[in-house]
Amino acid sequence: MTAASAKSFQALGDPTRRAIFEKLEKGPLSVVHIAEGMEVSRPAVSQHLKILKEAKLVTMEQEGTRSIYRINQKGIELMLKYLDRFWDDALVSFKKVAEETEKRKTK
Amino acid sequence: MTAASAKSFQALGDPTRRAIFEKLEKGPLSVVHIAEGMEVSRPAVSQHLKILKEAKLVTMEQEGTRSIYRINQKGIELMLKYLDRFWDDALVSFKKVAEETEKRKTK
DNA sequence: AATTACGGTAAGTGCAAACTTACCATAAAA
DNA sequence: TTTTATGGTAAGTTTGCACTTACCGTAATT
Repeated sequence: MTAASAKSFQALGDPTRRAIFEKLEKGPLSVVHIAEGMEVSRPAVSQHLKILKEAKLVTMEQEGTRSIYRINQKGIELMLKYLDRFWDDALVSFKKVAEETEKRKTK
Repeated sequence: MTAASAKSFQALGDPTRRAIFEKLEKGPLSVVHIAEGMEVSRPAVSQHLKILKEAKLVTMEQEGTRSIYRINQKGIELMLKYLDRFWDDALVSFKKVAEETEKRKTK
């Protein structure tokens, strides 16, 4: 497989990294701001951010001494495309109809 | 954040589980068939299947002594919905335009 | 009834990876 | 220029988890 999305899935597989990722949903943040209120240390956050960056889930830009991180659409796109391969609209609607039929039977 | 999708991301974060998941893309398979050609033992595959099932990424149905596994759309749906929160069409098209503009400049 | 195929689980092992503390470099403030 | 804020990285520890072997139960063959 060796898909480009592998790193993204591995990255979001960790709960702490998902928490960081979700913190960036509202907008860009510096490292100290991200670490603020989290239950892990600031260096741990730095290490996670490195992994998220390599997974194309965040980008970083320097502003003086501050490192501003924001969500990167690229990684999300990779994951969406991967999942789309397994997504079958027809099957879902078929299952829904089947479930409804089952409900009517048991009533 | 305790989202329903947490287990799904954790499950697909592992490369071996992604390999199993991808094997089921073409259709339902028994455990021995899934394990066939993989570099891990059959019990390992069983353990992974349990996790994938709890993550709503596969379903199982018994056929005699055989356990037939197939892809479950539910888990995929959970992940797609989660990622959609971070997906910003406007931002992507804006970035594309910006990149194109940049290209023209450097030409 | 004996054998074979299938697969779930228990118990134990080993390693990757998520942490910590300590340290250093850089840029902004004082 | 001294101090403070910021954050990356090195080194070491610990712990979770992916794996193995061993075992057992059940259903289909023979």
